[in-house]
Amino acid sequence: MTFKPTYNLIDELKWRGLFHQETPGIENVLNTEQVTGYVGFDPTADSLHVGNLVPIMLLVHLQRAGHKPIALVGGATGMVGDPSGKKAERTLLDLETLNHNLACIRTQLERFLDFDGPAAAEVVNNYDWFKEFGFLEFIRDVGKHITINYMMAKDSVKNRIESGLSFTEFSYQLVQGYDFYHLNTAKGCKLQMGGSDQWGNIVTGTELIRRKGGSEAYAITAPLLTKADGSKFGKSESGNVWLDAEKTSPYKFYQFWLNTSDDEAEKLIRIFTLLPQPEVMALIEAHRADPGRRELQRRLAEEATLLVHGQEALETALAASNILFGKSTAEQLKSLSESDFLDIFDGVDQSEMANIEGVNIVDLLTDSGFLASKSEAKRELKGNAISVNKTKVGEEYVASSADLIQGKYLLLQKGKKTYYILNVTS
RNA sequence: GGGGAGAUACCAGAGCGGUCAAAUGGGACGGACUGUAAAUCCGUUGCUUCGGCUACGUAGGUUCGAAUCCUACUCUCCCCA
Repeated sequence: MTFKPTYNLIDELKWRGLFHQETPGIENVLNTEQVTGYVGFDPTADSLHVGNLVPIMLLVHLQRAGHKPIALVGGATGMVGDPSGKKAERTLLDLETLNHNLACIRTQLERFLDFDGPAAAEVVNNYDWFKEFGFLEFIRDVGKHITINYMMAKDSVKNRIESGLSFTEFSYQLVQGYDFYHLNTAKGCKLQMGGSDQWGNIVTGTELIRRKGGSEAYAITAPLLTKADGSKFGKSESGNVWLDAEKTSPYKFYQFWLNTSDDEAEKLIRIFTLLPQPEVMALIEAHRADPGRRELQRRLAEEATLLVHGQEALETALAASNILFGKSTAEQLKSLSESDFLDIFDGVDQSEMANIEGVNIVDLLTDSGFLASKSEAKRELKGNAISVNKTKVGEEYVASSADLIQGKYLLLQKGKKTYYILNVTS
């Protein structure tokens, strides 16, 4: 039977800026047969974050090109710890945390792939084939094929020789390499993809497959993303940007993308959306002509939020952004229904207070837990930073129940971007 | 093992007996401008019942008064062996 991919995966990855390195021959294989390829995900937290979206996109493109994607969650590798890019030995996760993380990540991954049809995706856990694998068996069957010299030559190991590296992390590449071998023999998987920091680990896998006599095996890596200033991609002021709506609300997620710089947005829209090339190019051109409209950032934020959180969440995020940053007034705020209000401010920090009638603004800010001390409250008030229900207030402001939205809420704000909701219970 | 240098606010780094809640730079936060940007400019950056209070590695001591002097301890760095 003949196979024809929907499109040339390598070309697609290249123009999107998702291509860093490949092993020779993969392009030809991708164009002539349906390839099963995998990407591994570490269960280091109970949610993936935007940085993990890069390898996810690799799988998505693989599938869209007509190939079979496998997402591997690292139940076994997560117990060992990948030394790549790490300066120091990691602490091991306990089993309970690990299992919890695995389950969460698995659910998240399932959202991005199609599990039906001729290119149906699969999610696997490497713990399944490692749990019965004994140590002696492993060092005889796997360790014998790879030399220490070979393993020591990897950057991930070399960089740690000075500062120290446990045997556990040293052997990580063998464990990951064996994953590839296992998938290769059990599922005919010929391709492993990942960030460029995974190159060494992936190649250990292809080497192992070659020596143990599996079928041919290939690698493709994507460049590691950094911001223009060299800092790590995927962090906002408030920390990691997670894919879990509980940890990073769709609104904050949308805002993360909207706030990207012009240069960055040009890069990111290729990587994190599935918009076709002509449309992307047209958007970039339009944006350069009139950067002030931030059409590019808007579109990027919309597409990324849609991809990760879906239509409904996107609409709420848009509505919230409009209210928060548009020229909305206290009147408009008060006219919101309670459920709209709560939807829009979903994810905004909040606390409860019993009674606010006659409470001075300084006490309000500190007692609510919004600001840490009265000195800070006074400072910010003096700096003209504090608003109540979108209206700037000074130190003389005293709260009254007439200010409450829907008789229950007070919207506190420091600066333009920091909001806090006071839920008045009495 | 011997000798030397040091430990100050988020970070770097001045201060070396009172005028030090501590220069300066960076960061962070706020304001103006703008595109919810960048750059720029301005302000703020321990707590407080606004009387004060607690802070310069830790514990003591000298002094009217200590970040500053003395003692011990802990830690860091450098040189020699």
